[in-house]
Amino acid sequence: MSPRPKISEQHPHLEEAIKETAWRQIAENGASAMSLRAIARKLGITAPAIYNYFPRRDDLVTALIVDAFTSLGEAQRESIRNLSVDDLPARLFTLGLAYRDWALVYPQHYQLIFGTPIPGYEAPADITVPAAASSLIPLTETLQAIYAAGRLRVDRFAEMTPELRSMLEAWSQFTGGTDVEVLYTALIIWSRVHGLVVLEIGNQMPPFITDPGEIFRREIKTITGQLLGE
Amino acid sequence: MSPRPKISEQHPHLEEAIKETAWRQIAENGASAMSLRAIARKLGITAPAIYNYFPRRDDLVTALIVDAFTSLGEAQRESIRNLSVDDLPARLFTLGLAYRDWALVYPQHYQLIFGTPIPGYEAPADITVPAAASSLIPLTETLQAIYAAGRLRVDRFAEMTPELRSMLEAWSQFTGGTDVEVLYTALIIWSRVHGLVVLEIGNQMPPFITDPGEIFRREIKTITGQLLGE
DNA sequence: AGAATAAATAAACACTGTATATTTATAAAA
DNA sequence: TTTTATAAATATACAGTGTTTATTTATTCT
Repeated sequence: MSPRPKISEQHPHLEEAIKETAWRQIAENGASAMSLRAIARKLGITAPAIYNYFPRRDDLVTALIVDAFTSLGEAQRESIRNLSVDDLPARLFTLGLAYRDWALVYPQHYQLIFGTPIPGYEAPADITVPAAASSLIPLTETLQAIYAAGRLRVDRFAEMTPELRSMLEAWSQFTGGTDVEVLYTALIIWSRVHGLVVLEIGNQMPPFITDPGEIFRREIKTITGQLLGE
Repeated sequence: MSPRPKISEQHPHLEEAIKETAWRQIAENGASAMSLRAIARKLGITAPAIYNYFPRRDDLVTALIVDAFTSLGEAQRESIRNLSVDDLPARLFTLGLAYRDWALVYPQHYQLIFGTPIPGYEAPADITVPAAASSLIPLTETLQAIYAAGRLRVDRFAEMTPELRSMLEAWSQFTGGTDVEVLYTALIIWSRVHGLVVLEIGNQMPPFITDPGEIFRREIKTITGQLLGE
């Protein structure tokens, strides 16, 4: 094969094709089995060719992570698209359900985002954190609406220390208007939901929990009940 | 070097030495950097020699995981050793603090247990699940004492579906007497605490959260408040 | 037309886990 | 005490990994 094939013989959108093949590999054999050489084999090119598009393997992984966050964010937005904007409890509950559903449909994506399945890979926070934040925008917006309606029972939380408040205020200023109570609540809801999902995806639930969905649904009902009153 | 060294030239407790060296490597370079060949180099032996003690790399990893769970369980028990057996809220709160403290002291252990840092490794549930369960015994026992004292506010949870109840009852029967409410509460507390710890260890907290301990302490205060009444 | 660029290949390096065959110190049996 | 069996190590090899370097050549720019 000649060192540089004619355009007609090239892959049309090689960068996209590389990512697609990577996802296919990850879906089939797990995130840790992703390998540049295997991707290259599948595409009929050599491994170093990938370096033209992703200077290091980690750059490919980061691109995949950003794509995954985008997918998660779209799933979140889509889940509440047909719900009344006024039925805030339903929107909150649905977002919770949709979060787990997405994780169950794409467990490898979830592991790639939140686990550390790629040896030696360390996510560049300046890229992944904004991606993560934007995937949680539907949750934040819903909570902001609940808060604006005076229906967020922040009194159900323990008291806030001044240190915590000042951290949240800096964050609030950065987001441009989202209230500190909303930011804290979003973070807590996310971490609670994340905790259950991580245990389920990671097969770490007690073996008697044959349907982890039961645990999950009760927990998000408890959360909405706690935060919205009864 | 002769194929089999004299006893005097052998490592005295090679199996232990292998695990120790593995931990050192994991602590220094992360769990994914653990390698049989590197361990062997450090110990002055060849890689296949390790196979006499751990038939596969995964068996070594599993042994490390069991050790880590043991360490976590000991830290949990130790944290409440000097606390009054009657001050149940303090015991519950302290267990939560100690859980995070352990994870921060041994982040690599935590990743090894709950992440998927070793390429291709899949934990054998029949070994790791009991180990995990035993590390949570102090939490379960404390909750059982709270429940026995009639102070566990299970009414703060959403209603339990019959399906959930029957799953928990099977589990309860297996543990031999731990109440279904206690098992559920232990699982939920664990998952909530786990969710926050995983985000902190994994560097996935929003960048404005400069002290995740503030979030953590408020959350476990909220949890104890929710479950013990005010 | 000629030079510069960019996209690929080929070959090599230093790793990895693991399988196989071989060696030999030690332990057990005759 | 001699022989045999076992067990613990080595040596070697295989297929795989990410990455670097030098090289080639189709395409594009001047």
